[in-house]
Amino acid sequence: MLSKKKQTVNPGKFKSKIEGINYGLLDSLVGYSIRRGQISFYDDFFKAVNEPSITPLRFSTLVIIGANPGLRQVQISDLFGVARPGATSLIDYWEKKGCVERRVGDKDRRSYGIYLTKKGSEDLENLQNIVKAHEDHMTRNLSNSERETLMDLLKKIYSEA
Amino acid sequence: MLSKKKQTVNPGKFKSKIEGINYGLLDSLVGYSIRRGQISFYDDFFKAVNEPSITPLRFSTLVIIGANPGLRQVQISDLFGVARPGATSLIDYWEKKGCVERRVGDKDRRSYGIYLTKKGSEDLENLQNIVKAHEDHMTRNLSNSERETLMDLLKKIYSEA
DNA sequence: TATTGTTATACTCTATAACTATA
DNA sequence: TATAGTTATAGAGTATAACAATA
Repeated sequence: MLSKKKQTVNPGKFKSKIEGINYGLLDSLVGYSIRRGQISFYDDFFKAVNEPSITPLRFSTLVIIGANPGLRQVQISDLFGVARPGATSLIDYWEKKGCVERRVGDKDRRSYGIYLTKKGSEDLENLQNIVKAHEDHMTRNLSNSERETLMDLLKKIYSEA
Repeated sequence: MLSKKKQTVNPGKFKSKIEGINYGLLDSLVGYSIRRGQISFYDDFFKAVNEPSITPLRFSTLVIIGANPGLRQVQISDLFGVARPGATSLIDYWEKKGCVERRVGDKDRRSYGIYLTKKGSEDLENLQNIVKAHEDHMTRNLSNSERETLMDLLKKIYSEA
């Protein structure tokens, strides 16, 4: 197995361009452009959500649980590419906040079905509204058609990777 | 200061789409699309470079040093949004490999100028060729004009963040 | 006093391995 | 035996703080 690969950036400290610096090959790389965009989104996500413990991954987990009631942890692990203990920890986080509950499976008693609680539904609703506003902010210089184009072009990259 | 935010994914394990899963809001978010694209690039970078210790950040560091001879560590720290000890560690990595050298500054003896060695130039040349091939592979389903469009649209996001 | 770089330390995230319980 | 989930452990990466040298 490959060793772990972290992608941390001191939040808010990364500048996509600095005057007087020659970026060499980096400026012509799609990969580096995507990285720049990703860091911008990432930073703004935390500003918008304003709760450092809610990471994009934790947010995505809550969205997926909301959209797929009864999901099992092993599926979350597959979905986001985290090992099983990582899925345990993701669910623990939201369970401690009272947003999700583990229900013992009827058919297979090794696994749980994960469900939103009432509080979870409300929190998710609020979070989704915040994230939608953050999206609007981040794409404020794009027309609707440009936004569609961007998502289509990205799909051409990740859907065949 | 905000706490650290990691963006790790078990390399190669993340799947951008899984059958039978409802992605809910995530499918309509530009931010999640960029994340999917970024993970694809990240995974393929490691496959292409085939040396786990060479991360995209370390590669970018070598590129920037090559394009800006005499760069100081504090500038690398600013450039990539890492704290100063992070810059020390980045330079240590390449110095141990014999690819860069620290030269004591003539004007300001607090700082070093960082320069590629002969080996560093050769390794950088090789790495850049590998990364260019990786880029071609990742964008193989995009025409040249689509590639340009993608980079332009991303720039509209990160240049005003 | 402020800045550059280093070292020591602490913290987060997450993979691996070992375990329990079910199948 | 294989799988779902948990717990314990270890490692990578990087921020903060304290320090030395220089400005």
